Amino acid sequence: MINNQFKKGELYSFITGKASTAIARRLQKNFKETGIEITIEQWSVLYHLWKEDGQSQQQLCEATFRDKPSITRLVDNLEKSKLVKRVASKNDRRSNLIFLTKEAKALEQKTMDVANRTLNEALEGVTNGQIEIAKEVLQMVYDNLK
Amino acid sequence: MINNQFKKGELYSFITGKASTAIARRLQKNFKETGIEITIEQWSVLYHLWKEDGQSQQQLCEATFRDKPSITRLVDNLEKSKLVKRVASKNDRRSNLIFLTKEAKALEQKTMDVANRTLNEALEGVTNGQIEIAKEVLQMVYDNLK
DNA sequence: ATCATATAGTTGTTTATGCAACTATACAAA
DNA sequence: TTTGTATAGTTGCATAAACAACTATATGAT
Repeated sequence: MINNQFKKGELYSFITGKASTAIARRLQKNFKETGIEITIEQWSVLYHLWKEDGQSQQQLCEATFRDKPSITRLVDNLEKSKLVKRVASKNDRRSNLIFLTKEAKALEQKTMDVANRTLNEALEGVTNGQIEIAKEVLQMVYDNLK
Repeated sequence: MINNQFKKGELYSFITGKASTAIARRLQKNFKETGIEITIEQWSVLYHLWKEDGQSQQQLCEATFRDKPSITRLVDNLEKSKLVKRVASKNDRRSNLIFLTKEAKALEQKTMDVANRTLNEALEGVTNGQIEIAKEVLQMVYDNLK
């Protein structure tokens, strides 16, 4: 019986992810107020493309922890918004490489500023030591289940 | 500049809630394998009704951290599945009180067992001290943003 | 009693997720 | 080469979330 003193009332918030839901809503609100017209899901894809442009959809699946249909449709919508382009891979004709447009590149700094600000709002009053431990726990949970 | 040593690479997981996504997926999978035919969102509503039956939709909004349209449709689907009934309130005719059916009452213990098992899978190798701190941090984040 | 406002719930629209089924291409073994 | 299998991506369907606009009822001020 692992962690058997973990009480039910506490269980609920862990499972339902109220904290990350709250962060996501606030980030979306802050994007909107800053005039940034993307969803946080689209932002999470752009985030990985800013780190490395020209990734395949499969790579984006792994990076964003989403399945293939989700990425297909996020890329569809990002393409409609002129933020990315699909380019067929020359090595492997099954594969699309996704490239940022100029418009998307211009968004990077602005959105990262908003994201950092949002995180500061979220973590106000939390010590760095606490954050480190919370981060470790979330990583362990992810590793246990992924 | 609060928490200014909080690095970008770490930011991403916090915002995207990969850990709670992983827990939610695993719980859904465990429900399915146990023959429990509800979504985790429906379960989160039932969870609060098991604690107190006959709550209004508005109360369920606050309890589950969802907006009114989300609860309207979750209750719609729970009603279709014969798990709850809407009953018009006698005191306030604007308000619906939501009551569990026998079928839903029979689900409580089985789903709570699966949820506890899922949480044990998620938290394997995490100490109770770490869990306590993570829980505090998530609560503070929620309180900062809600 | 009347009127303004607040509250409870519903509906429509867009975006996203999860799952299964599908197409097309690559690759490896015979 | 052929054949079987794995991989990359798409499509269809059901469920859910976010937001705005809406209806109906309640409440408080005059």
